Formats: sequence, structure tokens, C-alpha cells
Amino acid sequence: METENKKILLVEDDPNFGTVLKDYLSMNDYDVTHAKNGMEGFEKFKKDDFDLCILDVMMPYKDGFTLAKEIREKNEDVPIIFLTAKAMKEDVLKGYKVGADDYLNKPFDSEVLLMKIKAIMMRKATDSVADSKQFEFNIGNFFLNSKLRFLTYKDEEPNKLSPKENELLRLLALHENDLMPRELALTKIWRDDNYFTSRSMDVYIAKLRKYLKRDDTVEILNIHGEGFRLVVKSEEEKK
Amino acid sequence: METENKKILLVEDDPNFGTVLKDYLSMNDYDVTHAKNGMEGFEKFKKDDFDLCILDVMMPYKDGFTLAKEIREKNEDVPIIFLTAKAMKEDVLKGYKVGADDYLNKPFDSEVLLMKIKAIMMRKATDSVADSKQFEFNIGNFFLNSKLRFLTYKDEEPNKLSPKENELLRLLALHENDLMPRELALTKIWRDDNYFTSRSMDVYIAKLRKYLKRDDTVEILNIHGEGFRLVVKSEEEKK
DNA sequence: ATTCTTGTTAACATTTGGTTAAACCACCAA
DNA sequence: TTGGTGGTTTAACCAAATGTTAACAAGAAT
Repeated sequence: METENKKILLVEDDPNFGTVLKDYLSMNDYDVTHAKNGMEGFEKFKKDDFDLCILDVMMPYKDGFTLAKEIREKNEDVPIIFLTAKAMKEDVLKGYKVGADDYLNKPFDSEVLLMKIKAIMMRKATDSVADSKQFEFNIGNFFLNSKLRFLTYKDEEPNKLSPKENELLRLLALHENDLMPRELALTKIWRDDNYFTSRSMDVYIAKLRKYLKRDDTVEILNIHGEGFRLVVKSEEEKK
Repeated sequence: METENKKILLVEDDPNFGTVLKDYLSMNDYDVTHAKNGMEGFEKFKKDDFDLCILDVMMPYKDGFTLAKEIREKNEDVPIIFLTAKAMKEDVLKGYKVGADDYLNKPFDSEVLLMKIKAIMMRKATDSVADSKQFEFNIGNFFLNSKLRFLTYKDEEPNKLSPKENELLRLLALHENDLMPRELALTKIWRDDNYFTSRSMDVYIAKLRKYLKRDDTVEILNIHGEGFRLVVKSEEEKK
């Protein structure tokens, strides 16, 4: 199991095709947000951080190109793939002008789309030195490197964390001193919220507590029925 | 003094189409070398340094894919565009597997080709700062010359590395002390990510470890499910 | 009290990695 | 053609890492 799935923004007005495509991509481990038109697409784009945008060109109100331009103003790096109804030269040229990374003519083969997505993601993966921000945390006297899955106490030997331990602690750290809802961890890490995954998560909370108990300024509290809270006491309140 | 024009290798067996295309590209300020078949294409490729290859897929003797594979062995970065007679799914997938950057269905619009060329060059220009011509590495007491495929320990006799050993170690070195994701090596070196390529990679990791074990400040660590990490201990932490 | 949730441990199942050796393959030379 | 050589892949087997489930104890809520 790896960190988090890649997020894709899919903007497609045809509801049937849109949902089918969304499901297909989800099945292939992408985290897909589906917007039904240009406006909605842009709203959703602003609210989240996507790794890729797939835009239908022909849409009412706001076509794919206009949307792409707006997106480019906000972010000049996100890869964009256009879906065009036919291989119109003008469309293709326009697409490239807006900074498309690729385009596909409908109808297209879903495997080809997957291939393209992979190729594009790989390209980005190589150069983008990755935002290390989201992956490093100071938690009391601990330091968590979530990319290498290391938890270090003071200057001792780093402790290896398993993927699930790591993801869970990272989520807790992202919500430091605040509630980290059970449901959030379950859907993000276990991708399913049921009795068993819930019990499994509790097992992992126990493991994390074991690691963290070396530092008595750090603690994972339970909020009954809601979730957990990673609290870090500051120097003063430590006494 | 002006910058030099981008060099394009065009491999196309149809003499009419080939020369017309060559002239068209030349007119647009590209420095085009035209080869009439796969053999000639590969010969010319070896003799010069191209910024882009445009390969016809259907050619006598040696088809475009085979040629692409040979080219990839020499150089894993040159962008490759395929020209395919028809939009066959198999062809497209095959192309991507060989590491194509794009493909075009004949007949195609020349402006579209120009656009694609521009887009691809742009991409390389921006992101390829990443794998910038980095072919020499100091790894602890080792010195890796990745161009000549030599690994030297202190001042002893250089050790020859096979192409795969070399590429793998180079990728690791590029990510020194950081995670080198499995997937990255598999797609970059093996051009496919499946059970067997993955096992093959593990075999190569074992080989590299054997070379490296002479120096105990250097080590290849595994990050379960993620990839590998080439760590070089500094003098202090060595003790 | 009793019912639901959480904590913890340990057994078990599954997945991934390490290593060796043999098979395979392309190339070159006799 | 044959045989050798170097490189790579495949197979087999084992070891390590990770994850799930069951069982039971302990807390909280009503």
C-alpha cells in the first residue's frame, strides 16, 4: 500500500458517460471528482489540489478550453487532457495553445486513456521534487518523515513505520490538537468504513501509542464515537 | 551568435512523403536528418545527438517500434513521436510501452505535428532540469561513471557494469538518501511494471548490493512497498 | 445494569523482498 | 552452423514485513 491516490478532476457534462468514466478511473485507484459543467469544474478546482484534469471540450455555458484557461491562470503546472468529439484540427491546436498535455478523440479506448494518464503522471513525478512540506512533521520531541516512513525520537535511531502506521500518524499530525474523525481515516486509509476496518484502525492506534509513549508531552486521545486527537503539550503546560 | 536549431531525426520509408515532411520541418527552423529505413535510422541516431525522433511505424526490415527500442537502449530521454497508418489500439499501447511521447495518425495535419513538437520540446525544456546530464557520481568511496558504465572503488580497478546495473545504480544515486520509487525504476528502465519486471529489478538490487558491500558506509535500503533508498553515511554518524 | 465503543494482545494470512541458480537470448567468432 | 559469452529474465524457495481477525478486558453512555 502506498501513500495517497492521485486526484483527478473530471469535467464532463454527459451524465452517463461521465459517471461511467468516473467509476472506471476510481476502479483504477484514482481519486476522481466529477463536475457536470465548466462552472462547477472551476469551483471544484479552486477548492482542491488535483494531479490531473480531464476536460470535455464541448460543454454548455463554459467549454473545455475556456475552463482550461481559467485553470491555467490558477495553476500553470497541472496536466490537462482534453476529450474532443472529433479530430478537429482547430480543436487540437487550440488545446495545445492552452497548454494541454494530451487530448483524446471520443470515442476512445479506456486502456489508452489509462496509459496516457500513467505516462503523464510519471513525467510529473520525475521532475517535481515533490512538495516535501506535506511529508514532514514535528510532533513534540518526535520527527516524522512520512515519505520515508520514519519516526525519530530526539536524535536516536529512526523507527521504521509500516504504511498504515505512517498514514495514520500523518493524518493525526495534520489535525494536531484537533479532532481527526474516525471516518476520515477509515475512508482515506482503509477505503472502507465498517466494523472490521474500524477495529483494525484501533489496533493501529494502539501501536502508535506504543511508539509515542516515550514522550509524555505527546498523546493520542479518544473522543468517544467521534475519532482521535493528537495532543502535544507545550512547554508551559507541561510543568 | 544564435542558439542552434533543434535537431530532429525523421525515419520514414516513403520517399515522397518523407522529403516533403523534411522540407516542411526545415522551413520551420528544425534541423532535420532523414533516414529511409530503420537500419539507417539507427546508424544516424548513433552518430549524432537529436532532440526529437519522428518514426514511421510501418517500415520494411525494421519497424518503428523495434527501432524505438534500440534508440531507448542508447538514450532513455529523447522524445519519440510515432506516425501510425491507422489508429490501432494495439499500436498505441505498444508505442507507450516503448516510451513514446506522442503519436499521430496518418494522414495528419502538418500544423498539428508542429504543435506537438513544440509542446514536447517545451516539456523537456522545463522539466528535464531534473535528470540533467548527470552521469558521474560519488557514492561513498565509490565513483560511478554512468556513461562508461564503470564503478570504481577507491583507486582499484574499475568494475564494469551491465546496462541495467548501471541505470539502476544511477537512478538510485540521483535520489541519494531519498526514496527511489519502484515504479519509477520499472517504468524508466524496464518500461513496464508487472510481476516479472519487478522480480527482475530485485535481482539487480541484489547484484548492486554485492558490489557495494565492500564499503560499509554505503547501503541500499528497502522501503517496503515503496521502493529503495541509497544511503551514504557521513563520517560522523559512521563511528 | 447493559449495551456500545475502545484498548490490547496474539494468532494467522497475505504480500513483498532477497537470493540463488537455471533458462533464455542476442551477438560474435570460429 | 555451432558454440561461447555476456546480459537479462524466470523460477523456486525462503524470509521479512505488513495487515486482519478473534478474543477478551476495560470504559462510556444511557
